[in-house]
Amino acid sequence: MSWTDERVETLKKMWNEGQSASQIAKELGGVTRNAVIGKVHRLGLSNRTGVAPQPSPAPQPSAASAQPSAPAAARPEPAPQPAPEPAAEADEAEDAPIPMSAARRAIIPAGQPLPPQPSANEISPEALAKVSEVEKGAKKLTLMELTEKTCKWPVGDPATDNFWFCGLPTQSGKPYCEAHVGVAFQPMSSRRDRRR
DNA sequence: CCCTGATTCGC
DNA sequence: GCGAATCAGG
Repeated sequence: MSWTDERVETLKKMWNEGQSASQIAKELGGVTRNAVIGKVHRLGLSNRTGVAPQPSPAPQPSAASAQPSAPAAARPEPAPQPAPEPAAEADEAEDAPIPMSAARRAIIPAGQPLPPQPSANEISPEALAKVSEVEKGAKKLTLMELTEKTCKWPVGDPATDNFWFCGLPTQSGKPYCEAHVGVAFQPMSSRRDRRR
């Protein structure tokens, strides 16, 4: 495969969207993430943000052999990550409205204990916010489309057709994506003093 | 171990 | 120009 105009276009688009090289490679097909990264560099868009500050004239001594053991220094300011922070502002108090809408109240088919929905009590508001945001950009996979590398967090009501799995890339061996891991594995707190 | 991007260098 | 191999983090 070669870098046709379209493919480069897709590459640029996805790269600027913040997609990872491997994802882009997967999307394009026929290339590895290395190829993507290599192309990205050749295109000069290694930095995903606007424009590269540039020109610190960094005279590179090209030593023929021998190992460069002196990292000269002067890195052009890296990574201002485009992190649109919806930032929850002055939100009053106590309710932690999980964007689950009317979902829960319906029957939850007690089929198999799928990933536990948090009872949304005292999960960190940040995590919740993150989750709701993530869900907007979720891949909305079906059950069969899940892999070991896709977030298996269920969203919506399984009893309706408005149900799907997050599907975003998991961070490691975890079943969920970063955001959902945050609410899935509650460190345990809050529930420890249940009176009985 | 999984992943990320960065660099090098033979092709 | 291309990208596999490698490097350097998380």
